[in-house]
Amino acid sequence: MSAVTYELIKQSNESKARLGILHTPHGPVETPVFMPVGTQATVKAMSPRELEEIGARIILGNTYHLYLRPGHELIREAGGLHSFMAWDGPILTDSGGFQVFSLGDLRKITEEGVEFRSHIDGSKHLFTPEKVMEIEMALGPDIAMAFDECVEYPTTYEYAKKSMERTSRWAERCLKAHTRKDQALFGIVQGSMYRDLREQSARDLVPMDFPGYAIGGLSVGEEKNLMYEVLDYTVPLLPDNKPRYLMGVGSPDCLIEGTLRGVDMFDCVLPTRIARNGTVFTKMGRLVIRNAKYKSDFSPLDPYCTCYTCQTFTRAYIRHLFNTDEILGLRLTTIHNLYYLINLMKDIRQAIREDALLEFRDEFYSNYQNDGL
RNA sequence: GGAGAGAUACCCGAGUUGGCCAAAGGGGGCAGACUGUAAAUCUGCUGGCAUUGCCUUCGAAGGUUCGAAUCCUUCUCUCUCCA
Repeated sequence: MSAVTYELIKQSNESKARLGILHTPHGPVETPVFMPVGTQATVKAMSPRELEEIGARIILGNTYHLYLRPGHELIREAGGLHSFMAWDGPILTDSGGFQVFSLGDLRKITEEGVEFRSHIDGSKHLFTPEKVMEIEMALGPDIAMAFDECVEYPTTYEYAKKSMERTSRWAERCLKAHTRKDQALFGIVQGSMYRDLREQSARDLVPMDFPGYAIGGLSVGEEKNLMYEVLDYTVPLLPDNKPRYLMGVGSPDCLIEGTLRGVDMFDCVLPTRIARNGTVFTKMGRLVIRNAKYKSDFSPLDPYCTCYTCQTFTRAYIRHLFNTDEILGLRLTTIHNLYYLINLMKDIRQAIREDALLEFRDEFYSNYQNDGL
Protein backbone atom coordinates (compact mmCIF):
# COMPACT_ATOMS: atom_id res chain seq x y z
CA MET A 1 0.00 0.00 0.00
CA SER A 2 1.37 3.31 -1.03
CA ALA A 3 1.67 6.20 1.41
CA VAL A 4 -0.65 8.17 -0.85
CA THR A 5 -3.77 6.76 -2.48
CA TYR A 6 -6.49 8.13 -4.64
CA GLU A 7 -10.14 7.48 -3.90
CA LEU A 8 -12.52 8.21 -6.75
CA ILE A 9 -15.73 9.75 -5.43
CA LYS A 10 -17.48 10.61 -8.64
CA GLN A 11 -16.76 10.45 -12.32
CA SER A 12 -18.59 13.19 -14.18
CA ASN A 13 -20.84 11.93 -16.92
CA GLU A 14 -20.57 15.08 -18.98
CA SER A 15 -16.78 15.38 -19.14
CA LYS A 16 -13.62 13.66 -17.96
CA ALA A 17 -13.78 15.68 -14.74
CA ARG A 18 -13.82 13.71 -11.55
CA LEU A 19 -14.18 14.19 -7.84
CA GLY A 20 -11.84 12.36 -5.51
CA ILE A 21 -9.93 12.24 -2.29
CA LEU A 22 -6.18 12.06 -2.05
CA HIS A 23 -5.27 10.21 1.13
CA THR A 24 -1.91 11.29 2.49
CA PRO A 25 0.05 10.74 5.72
CA HIS A 26 -0.97 14.27 6.69
CA GLY A 27 -4.65 13.91 5.97
CA PRO A 28 -7.11 13.76 3.10
CA VAL A 29 -7.27 16.26 0.28
CA GLU A 30 -10.37 16.77 -1.83
CA THR A 31 -9.64 16.85 -5.53
CA PRO A 32 -9.49 18.53 -7.96
CA VAL A 33 -7.22 20.71 -5.89
CA PHE A 34 -5.01 23.74 -6.32
CA MET A 35 -1.70 23.59 -4.44
CA PRO A 36 0.04 26.88 -3.55
CA VAL A 37 3.77 26.89 -4.17
CA GLY A 38 6.16 27.38 -1.27
CA THR A 39 9.49 26.93 -2.99
CA GLN A 40 11.78 27.81 -0.12
CA ALA A 41 9.71 26.26 2.66
CA THR A 42 7.34 29.18 2.69
CA VAL A 43 4.46 30.26 0.52
CA LYS A 44 5.83 33.74 0.04
CA ALA A 45 4.28 36.29 2.41
CA MET A 46 1.92 33.78 4.06
CA SER A 47 2.11 32.16 7.48
CA PRO A 48 0.89 28.57 7.80
CA ARG A 49 -2.02 29.85 9.87
CA GLU A 50 -3.06 32.19 7.09
CA LEU A 51 -2.78 29.39 4.52
CA GLU A 52 -5.05 27.29 6.66
CA GLU A 53 -7.57 30.12 6.95
CA ILE A 54 -7.49 30.61 3.20
CA GLY A 55 -8.34 26.94 2.84
CA ALA A 56 -5.05 25.61 1.44
CA ARG A 57 -4.77 21.88 2.01
CA ILE A 58 -1.54 20.83 0.32
CA ILE A 59 1.44 22.97 -0.61
CA LEU A 60 4.68 22.59 -2.53
CA GLY A 61 8.32 22.82 -1.64
CA ASN A 62 11.30 22.66 -3.97
CA THR A 63 14.18 20.20 -3.89
CA TYR A 64 16.72 22.31 -5.72
CA HIS A 65 16.12 25.44 -3.65
CA LEU A 66 15.97 23.68 -0.29
CA TYR A 67 19.06 21.64 -1.09
CA LEU A 68 21.01 24.86 -1.69
CA ARG A 69 19.50 26.64 1.29
CA PRO A 70 19.28 25.66 4.07
CA GLY A 71 20.38 22.18 2.92
CA HIS A 72 18.39 18.96 3.14
CA GLU A 73 20.51 17.65 6.00
CA LEU A 74 19.48 20.60 8.10
CA ILE A 75 15.84 19.99 7.31
CA ARG A 76 16.24 16.33 8.18
CA GLU A 77 17.77 17.48 11.47
CA ALA A 78 14.78 19.77 12.01
CA GLY A 79 12.55 16.74 11.77
CA GLY A 80 11.58 17.18 8.15
CA LEU A 81 9.94 19.91 6.15
CA HIS A 82 6.58 19.77 7.97
CA SER A 83 8.20 20.37 11.29
CA PHE A 84 10.78 22.84 9.97
CA MET A 85 8.17 25.14 8.43
CA ALA A 86 5.42 24.35 10.91
CA TRP A 87 2.94 23.13 8.31
CA ASP A 88 0.90 20.12 9.41
CA GLY A 89 -0.87 19.52 6.14
CA PRO A 90 0.35 17.49 3.19
CA ILE A 91 3.40 18.66 1.24
CA LEU A 92 4.60 17.81 -2.24
CA THR A 93 8.13 18.61 -3.33
CA ASP A 94 9.13 19.27 -6.89
CA SER A 95 12.31 17.51 -7.87
CA GLY A 96 14.29 20.31 -9.45
CA GLY A 97 13.22 19.20 -12.91
CA PHE A 98 11.69 22.60 -13.49
CA GLN A 99 14.99 24.26 -12.60
CA VAL A 100 16.59 22.25 -15.41
CA PHE A 101 14.31 24.40 -17.55
CA SER A 102 14.27 27.73 -15.73
CA LEU A 103 18.00 27.83 -14.93
CA GLY A 104 18.74 26.97 -18.54
CA ASP A 105 22.18 28.49 -18.93
CA LEU A 106 23.39 27.37 -15.52
CA ARG A 107 23.24 23.64 -16.15
CA LYS A 108 24.51 20.76 -18.26
CA ILE A 109 22.45 17.63 -18.86
CA THR A 110 23.96 14.18 -19.30
CA GLU A 111 22.63 10.66 -18.94
CA GLU A 112 24.02 10.59 -15.42
CA GLY A 113 22.08 13.67 -14.34
CA VAL A 114 22.22 17.45 -14.40
CA GLU A 115 25.16 19.54 -13.39
CA PHE A 116 23.89 22.81 -11.94
CA ARG A 117 25.69 25.99 -11.19
CA SER A 118 24.12 27.43 -8.10
CA HIS A 119 22.26 30.63 -8.95
CA ILE A 120 23.35 31.90 -5.54
CA ASP A 121 27.11 31.50 -5.52
CA GLY A 122 27.95 29.78 -8.80
CA SER A 123 29.12 26.57 -7.12
CA LYS A 124 28.73 23.32 -9.05
CA HIS A 125 26.30 20.58 -8.00
CA LEU A 126 25.37 17.31 -9.63
CA PHE A 127 21.74 16.24 -9.48
CA THR A 128 21.23 12.60 -10.35
CA PRO A 129 17.97 10.74 -9.85
CA GLU A 130 19.59 9.00 -6.88
CA LYS A 131 20.75 12.28 -5.37
CA VAL A 132 17.34 13.87 -5.80
CA MET A 133 15.69 10.91 -4.07
CA GLU A 134 18.14 11.22 -1.19
CA ILE A 135 17.24 14.90 -0.85
CA GLU A 136 13.50 14.38 -1.11
CA MET A 137 13.58 11.55 1.42
CA ALA A 138 15.46 13.87 3.78
CA LEU A 139 12.96 16.67 3.21
CA GLY A 140 10.15 14.25 3.95
CA PRO A 141 7.16 15.53 1.98
CA ASP A 142 4.09 13.32 1.58
CA ILE A 143 4.69 13.29 -2.16
CA ALA A 144 8.08 13.40 -3.85
CA MET A 145 8.33 14.02 -7.56
CA ALA A 146 10.63 12.00 -9.79
CA PHE A 147 13.57 13.85 -11.29
CA ASP A 148 12.70 14.82 -14.85
CA GLU A 149 13.69 17.27 -17.51
CA CYS A 150 11.15 19.97 -18.25
CA VAL A 151 11.90 20.74 -21.87
CA GLU A 152 11.54 24.21 -23.28
CA TYR A 153 9.02 25.02 -25.97
CA PRO A 154 9.34 24.89 -28.86
CA THR A 155 11.75 22.01 -29.16
CA THR A 156 12.57 19.62 -31.97
CA TYR A 157 10.97 16.20 -32.13
CA GLU A 158 14.43 14.63 -31.88
CA TYR A 159 15.34 16.47 -28.70
CA ALA A 160 11.90 15.98 -27.14
CA LYS A 161 12.21 12.25 -27.78
CA LYS A 162 15.73 11.98 -26.47
CA SER A 163 14.84 13.96 -23.36
CA MET A 164 11.61 12.06 -22.72
CA GLU A 165 13.38 8.71 -23.01
CA ARG A 166 16.03 9.89 -20.60
CA THR A 167 13.33 11.08 -18.20
CA SER A 168 11.84 7.59 -18.38
CA ARG A 169 15.19 6.02 -17.51
CA TRP A 170 15.59 8.52 -14.68
CA ALA A 171 12.12 7.57 -13.44
CA GLU A 172 13.24 3.96 -13.23
CA ARG A 173 16.32 5.01 -11.28
CA CYS A 174 14.23 7.21 -8.96
CA LEU A 175 11.93 4.30 -8.25
CA LYS A 176 14.88 2.09 -7.39
CA ALA A 177 16.48 4.71 -5.13
CA HIS A 178 13.27 5.69 -3.38
CA THR A 179 12.93 3.61 -0.24
CA ARG A 180 10.91 5.75 2.12
CA LYS A 181 7.63 3.99 2.76
CA ASP A 182 5.75 6.88 4.36
CA GLN A 183 6.25 8.95 1.24
CA ALA A 184 4.82 8.56 -2.25
CA LEU A 185 6.86 9.01 -5.41
CA PHE A 186 5.03 10.36 -8.47
CA GLY A 187 6.20 9.85 -12.03
CA ILE A 188 6.18 12.62 -14.64
CA VAL A 189 5.06 12.16 -18.22
CA GLN A 190 6.98 14.24 -20.74
CA GLY A 191 7.11 14.38 -24.53
CA SER A 192 6.60 18.06 -25.27
CA MET A 193 3.73 18.70 -27.70
CA TYR A 194 4.17 15.43 -29.64
CA ARG A 195 1.38 12.96 -29.25
CA ASP A 196 3.34 9.79 -29.95
CA LEU A 197 6.02 10.89 -27.49
CA ARG A 198 3.42 11.46 -24.77
CA GLU A 199 2.07 8.01 -25.55
CA GLN A 200 5.51 6.49 -25.37
CA SER A 201 6.24 8.29 -22.11
CA ALA A 202 3.03 6.97 -20.57
CA ARG A 203 3.81 3.46 -21.87
CA ASP A 204 7.20 3.70 -20.14
CA LEU A 205 5.92 5.02 -16.84
CA VAL A 206 2.57 3.38 -16.23
CA PRO A 207 4.04 -0.12 -15.83
CA MET A 208 6.36 1.28 -13.16
CA ASP A 209 3.24 1.64 -11.07
CA PHE A 210 3.82 5.03 -9.48
CA PRO A 211 1.04 5.97 -7.01
CA GLY A 212 0.42 9.14 -9.00
CA TYR A 213 1.27 10.67 -12.36
CA ALA A 214 2.13 14.17 -13.32
CA ILE A 215 1.98 15.76 -16.71
CA GLY A 216 5.06 17.91 -17.04
CA GLY A 217 6.46 20.13 -19.73
CA LEU A 218 3.28 22.09 -20.27
CA SER A 219 2.59 25.77 -19.72
CA VAL A 220 6.08 26.58 -20.91
CA GLY A 221 5.05 29.21 -23.44
CA GLU A 222 2.78 27.27 -25.79
CA GLU A 223 -0.70 28.46 -26.77
CA LYS A 224 -3.39 27.44 -24.32
CA ASN A 225 -5.28 25.55 -26.99
CA LEU A 226 -2.20 23.50 -27.71
CA MET A 227 -1.87 22.66 -24.03
CA TYR A 228 -5.51 21.63 -23.92
CA GLU A 229 -4.98 19.46 -26.95
CA VAL A 230 -2.02 17.73 -25.30
CA LEU A 231 -4.15 17.18 -22.19
CA ASP A 232 -6.95 15.76 -24.33
CA TYR A 233 -4.79 12.89 -25.46
CA THR A 234 -2.43 12.56 -22.50
CA VAL A 235 -4.78 12.26 -19.54
CA PRO A 236 -6.52 9.14 -20.94
CA LEU A 237 -3.12 7.44 -21.07
CA LEU A 238 -2.94 7.57 -17.26
CA PRO A 239 -4.51 5.07 -14.86
CA ASP A 240 -7.97 5.90 -13.53
CA ASN A 241 -7.19 4.81 -10.02
CA LYS A 242 -4.32 7.22 -9.52
CA PRO A 243 -4.21 10.99 -9.18
CA ARG A 244 -3.20 13.06 -12.20
CA TYR A 245 -1.25 16.18 -11.61
CA LEU A 246 -0.80 18.96 -14.14
CA MET A 247 2.41 20.69 -13.16
CA GLY A 248 2.78 24.45 -13.16
CA VAL A 249 -0.72 25.41 -14.21
CA GLY A 250 -2.81 27.86 -12.30
CA SER A 251 -4.68 30.54 -14.20
CA PRO A 252 -8.40 30.30 -13.45
CA ASP A 253 -9.39 29.32 -16.98
CA CYS A 254 -6.66 26.66 -17.16
CA LEU A 255 -7.84 25.15 -13.87
CA ILE A 256 -11.34 24.72 -15.27
CA GLU A 257 -10.11 23.39 -18.61
CA GLY A 258 -7.67 21.03 -16.93
CA THR A 259 -10.34 19.69 -14.62
CA LEU A 260 -12.67 19.10 -17.56
CA ARG A 261 -9.93 16.97 -19.09
CA GLY A 262 -9.53 14.83 -15.99
CA VAL A 263 -6.77 16.52 -14.01
CA ASP A 264 -6.91 16.21 -10.21
CA MET A 265 -4.06 18.35 -8.98
CA PHE A 266 -2.57 21.68 -10.02
CA ASP A 267 0.17 23.89 -8.67
CA CYS A 268 1.32 27.29 -9.80
CA VAL A 269 3.28 30.32 -8.68
CA LEU A 270 0.99 32.58 -10.68
CA PRO A 271 -1.45 33.64 -7.94
CA THR A 272 1.27 34.44 -5.44
CA ARG A 273 3.66 36.00 -7.92
CA ILE A 274 1.20 38.31 -9.64
CA ALA A 275 -0.21 39.19 -6.23
CA ARG A 276 3.19 40.48 -5.15
CA ASN A 277 3.41 42.41 -8.39
CA GLY A 278 0.03 44.04 -7.87
CA THR A 279 -2.39 42.00 -9.97
CA VAL A 280 -5.40 40.17 -8.60
CA PHE A 281 -7.94 37.72 -9.95
CA THR A 282 -11.56 38.77 -9.79
CA LYS A 283 -14.78 37.31 -11.06
CA MET A 284 -14.59 39.90 -13.85
CA GLY A 285 -11.00 39.19 -14.78
CA ARG A 286 -7.53 40.29 -13.79
CA LEU A 287 -7.20 43.66 -12.13
CA VAL A 288 -3.98 45.63 -11.71
CA ILE A 289 -4.48 47.33 -8.38
CA ARG A 290 -1.64 49.83 -8.96
CA ASN A 291 -3.63 51.51 -11.74
CA ALA A 292 -4.61 55.13 -11.20
CA LYS A 293 -8.26 54.39 -11.82
CA TYR A 294 -8.50 52.76 -8.38
CA LYS A 295 -7.09 55.74 -6.54
CA SER A 296 -10.38 56.64 -4.91
CA ASP A 297 -12.24 53.38 -5.46
CA PHE A 298 -13.50 52.36 -2.04
CA SER A 299 -14.97 49.03 -3.14
CA PRO A 300 -13.29 45.67 -2.45
CA LEU A 301 -10.85 44.02 -4.91
CA ASP A 302 -13.60 41.64 -5.97
CA PRO A 303 -17.13 42.46 -4.85
CA TYR A 304 -18.05 38.77 -5.13
CA CYS A 305 -15.18 37.56 -2.95
CA THR A 306 -15.49 36.60 0.70
CA CYS A 307 -11.81 36.52 1.61
CA TYR A 308 -10.41 38.49 4.53
CA THR A 309 -8.91 41.10 2.20
CA CYS A 310 -12.14 41.73 0.32
CA GLN A 311 -14.24 41.80 3.45
CA THR A 312 -11.98 44.31 5.13
CA PHE A 313 -10.08 46.56 2.73
CA THR A 314 -10.76 48.82 -0.25
CA ARG A 315 -9.04 49.03 -3.62
CA ALA A 316 -7.97 52.56 -2.80
CA TYR A 317 -6.25 51.40 0.37
CA ILE A 318 -4.51 48.42 -1.21
CA ARG A 319 -3.39 50.60 -4.13
CA HIS A 320 -1.97 53.03 -1.61
CA LEU A 321 -0.06 50.20 0.09
CA PHE A 322 1.47 49.18 -3.24
CA ASN A 323 2.33 52.72 -4.17
CA THR A 324 4.08 53.26 -0.89
CA ASP A 325 5.83 49.87 -1.00
CA GLU A 326 4.18 48.76 2.19
CA ILE A 327 4.57 45.05 2.81
CA LEU A 328 0.96 44.63 3.88
CA GLY A 329 -0.21 45.32 0.33
CA LEU A 330 1.31 42.24 -1.22
CA ARG A 331 0.25 40.14 1.74
CA LEU A 332 -3.36 41.18 1.24
CA THR A 333 -3.30 40.51 -2.51
CA THR A 334 -1.63 37.14 -1.91
CA ILE A 335 -4.36 36.19 0.55
CA HIS A 336 -6.96 37.19 -1.99
CA ASN A 337 -5.46 35.41 -5.00
CA LEU A 338 -4.91 32.16 -3.14
CA TYR A 339 -8.38 32.32 -1.68
CA TYR A 340 -9.76 33.04 -5.14
CA LEU A 341 -8.20 29.93 -6.69
CA ILE A 342 -8.91 27.65 -3.76
CA ASN A 343 -12.49 28.84 -3.73
CA LEU A 344 -12.69 28.38 -7.49
CA MET A 345 -11.65 24.75 -7.00
CA LYS A 346 -14.30 24.37 -4.34
CA ASP A 347 -16.90 25.68 -6.78
CA ILE A 348 -15.55 23.38 -9.46
CA ARG A 349 -15.91 20.37 -7.16
CA GLN A 350 -19.46 21.39 -6.35
CA ALA A 351 -20.21 21.72 -10.05
CA ILE A 352 -18.86 18.22 -10.70
CA ARG A 353 -21.01 16.93 -7.88
CA GLU A 354 -24.02 18.48 -9.60
CA ASP A 355 -22.93 17.49 -13.11
CA ALA A 356 -22.86 21.15 -14.03
CA LEU A 357 -19.23 21.84 -14.78
CA LEU A 358 -19.78 22.70 -18.45
CA GLU A 359 -22.39 25.23 -17.45
CA PHE A 360 -20.05 26.49 -14.75
CA ARG A 361 -17.31 26.99 -17.33
CA ASP A 362 -19.58 28.95 -19.67
CA GLU A 363 -20.74 31.13 -16.84
CA PHE A 364 -17.14 31.69 -15.81
CA TYR A 365 -16.10 32.82 -19.28
CA SER A 366 -19.09 35.11 -19.61
CA ASN A 367 -17.83 37.09 -16.61
CA TYR A 368 -14.08 36.77 -16.86
CA GLN A 369 -12.52 39.34 -19.17
CA ASN A 370 -8.81 39.70 -18.98
CA ASP A 371 -8.89 43.47 -19.07
CA GLY A 372 -10.41 43.58 -15.61
CA LEU A 373 -12.98 46.00 -14.30
C1' G B 1 25.86 96.89 3.92
C1' G B 2 30.29 93.78 1.69
C1' A B 3 32.16 89.17 -0.89
C1' G B 4 30.91 84.89 -3.48
C1' A B 5 27.82 80.82 -5.65
C1' G B 6 23.64 79.58 -8.28
C1' A B 7 18.62 79.45 -11.06
C1' U B 8 17.90 73.07 -16.20
C1' A B 9 11.69 69.22 -17.75
C1' C B 10 6.66 66.96 -11.97
C1' C B 11 11.09 66.70 -8.12
C1' C B 12 16.46 66.12 -7.43
C1' G B 13 20.35 66.70 -10.66
C1' A B 14 24.41 66.29 -15.06
C1' G B 15 25.52 69.36 -19.00
C1' U B 16 28.25 75.83 -19.24
C1' U B 17 36.31 74.81 -24.28
C1' G B 18 28.75 77.32 -28.53
C1' G B 19 26.48 72.66 -33.03
C1' C B 20 26.38 65.19 -32.21
C1' C B 21 20.86 68.57 -26.64
C1' A B 22 14.02 67.68 -26.46
C1' A B 23 18.69 67.89 -22.99
C1' A B 24 22.60 62.10 -19.00
C1' G B 25 21.24 59.81 -14.36
C1' G B 26 18.03 59.09 -10.25
C1' G B 27 13.24 59.75 -8.01
C1' G B 28 8.21 60.22 -8.75
C1' G B 29 4.18 59.23 -12.11
C1' C B 30 1.71 56.15 -15.97
C1' A B 31 1.08 51.48 -18.33
C1' G B 32 2.32 46.37 -19.41
C1' A B 33 4.21 41.35 -18.44
C1' C B 34 4.27 37.32 -15.03
C1' U B 35 1.70 29.68 -15.22
C1' G B 36 6.25 22.57 -11.32
C1' U B 37 9.39 30.88 -8.11
C1' A B 38 17.24 33.18 -9.69
C1' A B 39 10.75 37.50 -9.15
C1' A B 40 7.99 42.55 -3.06
C1' U B 41 10.69 41.12 -10.07
C1' C B 42 11.15 42.73 -15.02
C1' U B 43 9.87 45.86 -19.42
C1' G B 44 8.16 50.28 -21.80
C1' C B 45 6.51 55.42 -21.72
C1' U B 46 7.04 60.14 -19.14
C1' G B 47 7.35 68.74 -23.44
C1' G B 48 3.49 69.21 -27.68
C1' C B 49 1.63 67.52 -32.34
C1' A B 50 1.66 64.49 -36.54
C1' U B 51 4.49 59.33 -40.40
C1' U B 52 10.09 60.03 -41.00
C1' G B 53 9.43 65.03 -39.06
C1' C B 54 7.96 69.65 -37.23
C1' C B 55 6.95 73.09 -33.17
C1' U B 56 7.72 75.32 -28.10
C1' U B 57 11.59 74.53 -23.94
C1' C B 58 17.01 75.10 -19.73
C1' G B 59 14.71 82.15 -14.13
C1' A B 60 13.05 87.01 -17.33
C1' A B 61 14.13 90.46 -21.20
C1' G B 62 17.51 91.85 -24.78
C1' G B 63 22.12 90.98 -27.60
C1' U B 64 26.42 88.32 -30.28
C1' U B 65 26.41 84.16 -33.92
C1' C B 66 24.95 80.47 -39.76
C1' G B 67 23.82 78.16 -34.90
C1' A B 68 22.95 79.46 -27.63
C1' A B 69 21.05 75.50 -21.79
C1' U B 70 26.22 76.89 -22.88
C1' C B 71 29.05 83.66 -24.66
C1' C B 72 27.65 89.21 -23.40
C1' U B 73 24.22 93.05 -20.94
C1' U B 74 20.38 94.30 -17.64
C1' C B 75 16.73 92.65 -14.35
C1' U B 76 14.30 89.15 -10.77
C1' C B 77 14.93 85.54 -7.20
C1' U B 78 17.70 81.85 -4.06
C1' C B 79 21.81 80.21 -1.10
C1' U B 80 26.68 80.67 1.60
C1' C B 81 30.30 83.59 4.13
C1' C B 82 31.82 88.44 6.37
C1' A B 83 29.85 92.69 9.04
